[in-house]
Amino acid sequence: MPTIQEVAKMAGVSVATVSRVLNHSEAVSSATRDKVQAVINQLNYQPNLLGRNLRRSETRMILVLLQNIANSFYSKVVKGMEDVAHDHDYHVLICNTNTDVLLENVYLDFLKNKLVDGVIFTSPAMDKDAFNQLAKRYPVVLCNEYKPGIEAPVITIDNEAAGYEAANHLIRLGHKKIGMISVNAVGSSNARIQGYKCALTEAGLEVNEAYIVNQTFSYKGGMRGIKCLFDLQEPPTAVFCISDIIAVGAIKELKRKGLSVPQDVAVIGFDNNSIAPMYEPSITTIAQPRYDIGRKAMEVMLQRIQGVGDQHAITTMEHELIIRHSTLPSR
Amino acid sequence: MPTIQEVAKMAGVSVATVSRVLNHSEAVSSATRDKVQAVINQLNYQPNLLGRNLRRSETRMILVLLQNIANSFYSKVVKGMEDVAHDHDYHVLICNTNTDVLLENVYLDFLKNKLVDGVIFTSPAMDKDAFNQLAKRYPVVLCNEYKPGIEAPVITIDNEAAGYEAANHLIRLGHKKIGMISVNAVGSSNARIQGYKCALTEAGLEVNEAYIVNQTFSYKGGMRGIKCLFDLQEPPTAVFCISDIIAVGAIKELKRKGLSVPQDVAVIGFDNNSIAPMYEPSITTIAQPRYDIGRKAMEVMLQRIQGVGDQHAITTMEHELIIRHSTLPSR
DNA sequence: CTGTTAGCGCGTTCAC
DNA sequence: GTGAACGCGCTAACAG
Repeated sequence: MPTIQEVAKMAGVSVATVSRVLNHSEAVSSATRDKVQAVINQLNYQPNLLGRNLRRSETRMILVLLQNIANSFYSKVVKGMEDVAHDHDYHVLICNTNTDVLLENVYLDFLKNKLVDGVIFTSPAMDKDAFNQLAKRYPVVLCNEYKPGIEAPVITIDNEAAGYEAANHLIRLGHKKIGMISVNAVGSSNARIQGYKCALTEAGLEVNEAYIVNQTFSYKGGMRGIKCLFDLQEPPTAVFCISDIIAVGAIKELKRKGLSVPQDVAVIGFDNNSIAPMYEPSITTIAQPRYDIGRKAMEVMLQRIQGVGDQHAITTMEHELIIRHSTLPSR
Repeated sequence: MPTIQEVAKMAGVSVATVSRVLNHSEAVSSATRDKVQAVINQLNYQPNLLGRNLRRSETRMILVLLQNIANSFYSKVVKGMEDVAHDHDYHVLICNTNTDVLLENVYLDFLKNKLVDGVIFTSPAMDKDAFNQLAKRYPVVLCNEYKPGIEAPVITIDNEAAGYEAANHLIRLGHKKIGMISVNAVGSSNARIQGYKCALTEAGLEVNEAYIVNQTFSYKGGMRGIKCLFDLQEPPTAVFCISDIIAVGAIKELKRKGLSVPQDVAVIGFDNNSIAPMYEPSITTIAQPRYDIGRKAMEVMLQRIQGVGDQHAITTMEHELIIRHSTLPSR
């Protein structure tokens, strides 16, 4: 493991000159540059970035906190982040929080201890106040999840409009009894419920709170949601699920009950997860511009680090209704 | 951002004493410890780990390289790694390589530049020689993927036995024409094909190379695989897919052709992906002990870092056949 | 039990 | 265009 000292000695120059070559400084003659570079190649020298990072007090590393890497939704979001980061000589690190506040705090220590230059949250486990406290002192961006009162840059879609659009799609198909399977823990769920209620009201349909059931963010949550809804005296003829995974569980359970989708019950999901077109039937859903969300989040983060731009801006990205077979008109 | 100097000054002690308190050294009187701790709390001091890491020349960070975080298979593997790492005061970082050699090399620089203490590969993009070269100089472990000639610790299941078991399951169900959809790029595929051939031969069935088609590791790969197999004069009555995702594509395409699963064609997948029980029909598959694979990989890594244990050992984990509805006997 | 000293490997003035 | 000297923040060896 050669050090910069050894390179300098072997090249017959000072460490400063080696450093200049390493950092592509203009102020070095091409002759010495070649000489130094030759030694670097010969020794297969790799600069120790711990030294550099300490000296510069920056790491050019951005940490992305995911609740669970298995959530394929974030795959393309992260890709967008990476592409922007790499364009600016930054790197992306990913860590799992498992929705565990303790674990989240462990990773936040990376930020506080200067091991990373910024953190992009997807779904903070900590409460709003703690989050704001953190955002005040460190570069922090919230990606794709929004709670009112957040004082940090936020990238999100208009969840209320998206919820409205989803419900409206079902209404236009002629449905009058429309259920909803939501998740309390998801910050955007309230906005989506709001949009759903708005669409119903606007169409002259009454909002039945019993039609809105809260479940876990999972396949099984979808199954249980259907069980709840179909225990009602008048079950819905259409169901808006807050995620495609939940929609899958819902459809599975409907089939188990001998009901067919979309003929007996229409189902719409959310996110345009990769499973949505694959499932049988393929699932109507709201697509989020995942890659662009990731790009934007990283752009905002890099601005945040440089201290430019509005530090509390909410960036709203466009969503899109994608109609597939789980909501085809029944006639 | 207070430094250790300021803490020392304000507490009226030397930086060494502060360092001792920070590192829970016994050799500190409880009086001064309390005094120092009070200042630390008051200043909300967070040690700069860049300094510590440089000094100790270790980071206690392990980098896990994934081709794609969307592959939910690795979610539990990573969980296993994390649990072991945390027990030993190590941390896990995840990076995406997108099967890109260039990107992989960028992340390997983290290792060469001392930013992480070790790297666990899941599926190296580089060739075998480059991998061995790397493994010779740095702590490297290969998790869940194996190529012959690898000179590094490897954690894997017995893919040949698993392939044998999958094929044998179909044979016992009475199938005689058994197709296979494989993926060239997956290192373990050859072993699985070997097991498949072995089972057929043992059952007195002839191995028909046209029944083994190579596809991409994806849903669409499964669809295309079925198209290939059913272009044959005598299509198979059962198909062994090298992954559950491929099995999903296969089933989808079979249904499109008006064939029903498992009545007309039986399908078996691999990995016990979360989609396997969710799909319609639920998918028979080979389960790998993902969590334990992750744990073991990290244990081996930590040994590797300490220079103990066999540095070229292959650890074989147990797999399990899980029978679901995609291969139920047709009668 | 505590302080002094000396680096870890590197980047950066400031001379020359 | 190049080198000497200093310090980033921290830990470890040695005194006392």
